[in-house]
Amino acid sequence: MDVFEEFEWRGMVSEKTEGAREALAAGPVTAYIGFDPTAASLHVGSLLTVMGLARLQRLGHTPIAIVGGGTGMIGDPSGKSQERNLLSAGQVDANVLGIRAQLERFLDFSAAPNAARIVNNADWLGAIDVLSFLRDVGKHFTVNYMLQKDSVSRRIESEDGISYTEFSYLILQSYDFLQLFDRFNCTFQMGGSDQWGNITAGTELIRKVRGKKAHGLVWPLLKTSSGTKFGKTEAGTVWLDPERTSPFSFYQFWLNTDDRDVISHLKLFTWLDRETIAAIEHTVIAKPEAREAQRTLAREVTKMVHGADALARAERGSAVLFGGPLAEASVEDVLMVFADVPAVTLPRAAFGAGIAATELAVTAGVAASKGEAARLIKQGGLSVNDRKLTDERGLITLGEAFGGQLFVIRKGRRQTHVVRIAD
RNA sequence: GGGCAGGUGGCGGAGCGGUCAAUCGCAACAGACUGUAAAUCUGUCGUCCUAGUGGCUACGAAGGUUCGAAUCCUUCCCUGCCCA
Repeated sequence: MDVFEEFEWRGMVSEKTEGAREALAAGPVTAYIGFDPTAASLHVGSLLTVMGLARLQRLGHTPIAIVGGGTGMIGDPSGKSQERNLLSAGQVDANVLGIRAQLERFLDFSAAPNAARIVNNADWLGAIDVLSFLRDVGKHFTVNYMLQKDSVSRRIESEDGISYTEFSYLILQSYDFLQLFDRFNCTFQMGGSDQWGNITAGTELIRKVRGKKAHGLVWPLLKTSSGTKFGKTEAGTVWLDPERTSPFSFYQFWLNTDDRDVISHLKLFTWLDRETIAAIEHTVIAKPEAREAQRTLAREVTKMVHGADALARAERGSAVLFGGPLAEASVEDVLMVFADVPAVTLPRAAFGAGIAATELAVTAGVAASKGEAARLIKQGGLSVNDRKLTDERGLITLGEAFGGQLFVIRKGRRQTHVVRIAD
């Protein structure tokens, strides 16, 4: 199966340049995608992008990941409604390192003919001087052309406007493409659909200054069926870094996928083939409550990102915390998963003659403030060791600790935190 | 540089001297219903406590007027539009 066909059935083609399919079919190409170093970790949204490169490599092409140390200093206006705060050079450098480390888990950097490569565009953007840039690159873009780009025009129409800095982003990214073309014969660029304008500007530049044809392909931006942003939970962004988002929470995120999205997510985020996914699709229709598809999705992605061991622990934690009434689990079970689930340890002294339920909820991390905790209790949304709390001013005593050493605090149905008492 | 219009809670957007912790919509959270799903309905949605006609913080920033300011005045910062 060629790359294009693969991308197409997975739902990763929203727009493409004329002849992109043929160019990919004609033989191995070198393709690139850029990563924005706005944080030191990638998140589940960028996972799609990572998968794009990884799939490409598996099918014989050569992937290049650009970590935008140079462009990250500027800020891409695409898909952004507001001007962004600039990151300091130090922050960008640190973020580039973090992202680089993560990418190394998904791409093969030693595969014989088509080893992946990571480059930092600060290497050339940091070296070029303003006059050369304006003469050699800027000259090829009319402002008229730039104004027509969606990312630019939307911002110009908005109340916030756009700074010259972000306006220039388009040219910088085009220059990246040209550099990669010159250095590595890179003729293909991919990305989310918000990158379309930046990508076509790059192919234009290559055509103008090198007289060569380069191509691009973009996939649709991910939105959930319920219309919310993909990749967010109550706790915020779902990161790939286990320090920021635990494998348990990561697993839970995927497990909670909407029925309507789960098949498309299986196609986008896993390596499962057509037949397997088709079979899973039947289970969604026949037995949606079994959530076979969600389970498979969570399992596959967690394993890919965090490894088999972390997956096993996440599943074990899920089984203990969501498997049924607490009474059916043992203290040993909970202690065993303690390190893997959202949990805190409190000294025995902190309880005294009893600790306020609201305070315990805040300490455990289930509520952001005591006010919120009180609200939750009032609404019947908080329970300790399966006992639903009813008094927002009530106390929790050591006497009711599970097995004398644990409190399992639930908020709603999807969130469970563990508090362990330490001597 | 000049003129005009703006800057309000995660976002959008009311309010234009007291009754404003701030209408409303979206997002979010909880309850009911369920399948750790969706939809729907209901409730909540700055924060602290000794829980009250309570305290503190908050309507771009800093000052001022006033018994009292998101609302008025001054200066500053930022944005858009028009003129130069």
